[in-house]
Amino acid sequence: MNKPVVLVIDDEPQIQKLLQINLENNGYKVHYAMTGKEGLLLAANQIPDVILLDLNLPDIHGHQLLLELREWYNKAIIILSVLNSEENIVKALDNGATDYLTKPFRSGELLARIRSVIRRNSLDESSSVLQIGDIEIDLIAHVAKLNNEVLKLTATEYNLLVLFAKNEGRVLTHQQLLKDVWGVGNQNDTQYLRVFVAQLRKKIEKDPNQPKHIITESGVGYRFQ
Amino acid sequence: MNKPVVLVIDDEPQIQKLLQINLENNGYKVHYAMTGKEGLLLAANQIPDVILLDLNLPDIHGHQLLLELREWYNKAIIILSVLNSEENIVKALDNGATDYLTKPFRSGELLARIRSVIRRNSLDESSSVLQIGDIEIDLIAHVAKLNNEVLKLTATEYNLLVLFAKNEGRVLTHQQLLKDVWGVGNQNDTQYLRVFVAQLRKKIEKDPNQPKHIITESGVGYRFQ
DNA sequence: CGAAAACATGAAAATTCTTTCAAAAAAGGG
DNA sequence: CCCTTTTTTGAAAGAATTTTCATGTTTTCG
Repeated sequence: MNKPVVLVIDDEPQIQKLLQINLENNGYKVHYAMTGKEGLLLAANQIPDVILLDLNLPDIHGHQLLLELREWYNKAIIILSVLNSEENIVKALDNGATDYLTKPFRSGELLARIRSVIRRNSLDESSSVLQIGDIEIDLIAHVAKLNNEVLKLTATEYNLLVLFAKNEGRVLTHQQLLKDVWGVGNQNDTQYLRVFVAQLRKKIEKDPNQPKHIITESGVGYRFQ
Repeated sequence: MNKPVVLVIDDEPQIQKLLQINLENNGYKVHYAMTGKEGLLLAANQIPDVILLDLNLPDIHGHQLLLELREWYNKAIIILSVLNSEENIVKALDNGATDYLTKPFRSGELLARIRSVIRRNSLDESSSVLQIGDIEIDLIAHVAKLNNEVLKLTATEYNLLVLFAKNEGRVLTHQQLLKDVWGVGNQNDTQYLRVFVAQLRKKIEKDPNQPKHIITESGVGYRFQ
């Protein structure tokens, strides 16, 4: 079994040292970048399993770097930041961050988060079947079932359902949903979402007027359960 | 385990005596300053865990000292102030004071406040899950629970609750709350706050008439615990 | 104690957000 | 190329949320 590869993009020497000790002692292969530019390069070269990204970099702003990384990099990105405002967290999540940790953090917690995202990552690939209540999605076969009956879904409906299923119990903002299903550039067309959520509800909810699966979070987004 | 260090900046001898007896008997290491100048110096030298600051000093005004301290000192500052200076207290809190007590105060209350701010200081802020008593907020999932049941909150209610939870035990002024939840520009509409506090109480308090979580500090703001 | 200020709260009004329907445009298959 | 399916767009109805208002209660302070 190969060591998981972690890329640290952070210019604070103390943090680098702290992470080095902790990560290398726990069986990770670690690469370090001091700047955003360097980080992008290393990410492209090494394709790490997890990227730890500080929002406060000398050259590029972290949010910007996050966007650029997400154009092609689809594994875990954990944000490290001194800022713990709601606004920053939401923005980071909207831009595709996997998790968010506020500095200062306990290293035990960071290790736990890294294990968690790596597990989730390999889960996505190995176990190809998601099961949420009476809904079952076979990602390999590309088939969704409700109570063992195959659902007839269009491509977009299917993508949306998979995204919901992968994020059970968590609120997904309009932005996140639009970006993941329709791609960057369609992030302001909340209307798409509304139409397709309505269609999905018609197909998976017993009573589409009293949805049990896709819950509306007014002004924010939707939550799947 | 080291004794927590407290710095008292107050020129009233009675207060000094009272604090000395109470604090030293409760396992604190205490330093005393009679003037603002002396206080700044000691603070820089000792880096205390808590500073108790009287607003009424012989040389510098307490507000000025508070601002100067806050340029570099990020631990707890508790204001001690004579009765009847509510305006001053609000100003102090807005300027970064952690808490305040009006003189005369019961020493038991002071000790409780000190314990509270020290606990919060050493608290791990990195977690994306806030746990306060029977309330749990997952910032990543954007979900708040009361006794493990998901709370149905509007966006504004959620934001307000998160702000409260992040400042457990501490008084937040109307200004601070309004600015954080409604943004700059709405800082004079205390009425919003009252309406939403009432709504939150309905959802999280067992008996909204006897709130245990959101405590009103008349003329100042609210305290969450 | 009593007046004034601050607070609590239910409910109406205004606004914003969501759902739904339907038609037009685009894509895909034979 | 035409027909079918899917996606996009627009508009109106409906629902939820936020704001405003009115009224009663509590707190503060001389």
